[in-house]
Amino acid sequence: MHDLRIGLLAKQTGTSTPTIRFYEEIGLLPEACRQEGGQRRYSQKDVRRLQLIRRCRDFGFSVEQVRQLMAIYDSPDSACNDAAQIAQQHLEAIQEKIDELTVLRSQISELVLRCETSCAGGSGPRCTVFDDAAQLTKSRS
Amino acid sequence: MHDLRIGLLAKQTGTSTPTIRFYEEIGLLPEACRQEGGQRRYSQKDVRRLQLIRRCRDFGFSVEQVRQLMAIYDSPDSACNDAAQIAQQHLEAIQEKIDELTVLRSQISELVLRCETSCAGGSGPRCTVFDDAAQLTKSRS
DNA sequence: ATAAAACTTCAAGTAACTTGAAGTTCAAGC
DNA sequence: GCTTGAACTTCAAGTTACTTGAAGTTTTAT
Repeated sequence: MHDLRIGLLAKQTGTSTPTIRFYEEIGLLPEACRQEGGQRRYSQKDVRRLQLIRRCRDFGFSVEQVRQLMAIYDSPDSACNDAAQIAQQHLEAIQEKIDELTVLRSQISELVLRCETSCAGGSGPRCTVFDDAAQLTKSRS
Repeated sequence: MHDLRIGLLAKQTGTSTPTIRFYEEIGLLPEACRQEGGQRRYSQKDVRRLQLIRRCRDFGFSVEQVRQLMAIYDSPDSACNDAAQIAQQHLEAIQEKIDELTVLRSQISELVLRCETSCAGGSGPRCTVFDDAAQLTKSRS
């Protein structure tokens, strides 16, 4: 049952071994059971759990959010709605981030464009790109 | 000329005073000149420079990139092309991030949707959302 | 003169790990 | 049974870009 050593768990989940120990330390993973010599040994259940954690992290959930999600995961009467709500919140944060980056993209590309046309290849007397940059969006979120 | 104290510089640039000292420490801002009592005093030039730094940070440039940008800004023959190149690189990184987040968005929203339809409001016997999550995208960049 | 606001430095905290050092245990080969 | 080397162990410090806190000093206002 508990026959995987940490390196194998790492490989199967795409996680580094220090990260696994770190997750144990901060309580995302339960304390691993140890072999005589003190080495950690894992089961398939641990693989599943860590995979899930990784997936959530890939989704951009913070460790704190993952902690909440895992608490729900562990609860006997799996409260699906709570999980969905956390995910929904996160979804909104992602949308905001996308919007932000989209604005950014157009601003920076404009900057690059302006630089290319006004300074036109050579290192002219004075590049205006910085002054332009300083002007853009005072919007501070 | 050098008549602004740190708090005022902070206000005029939307930066906290610890951050200003931090920027000085890591060399983004030159060492401020001091008044008799040892307090920092700033000029309009510093306001401009810090504004520019802030703008770049808002744009998502890392401190290291800003450092490069400022070096260009400070160089006598302002090499516009170098700046444009750094900006261009950053632009590509932003696009990648947007793409990533867009995929993420659709995946998570699908998850939420599935949860809402399959578990339908009540805290059913077993929420499948976690299993679903574990299945999604093995893509690890 | 005194009180409060603004400043000073230095150290530690934050997120989410990664990297390094120095030592231990395990599996395999001879 | 012994040795080697890979994989493991713990603990500490590094990373990024700041923020927060403590404890003391200077400036400004009344």
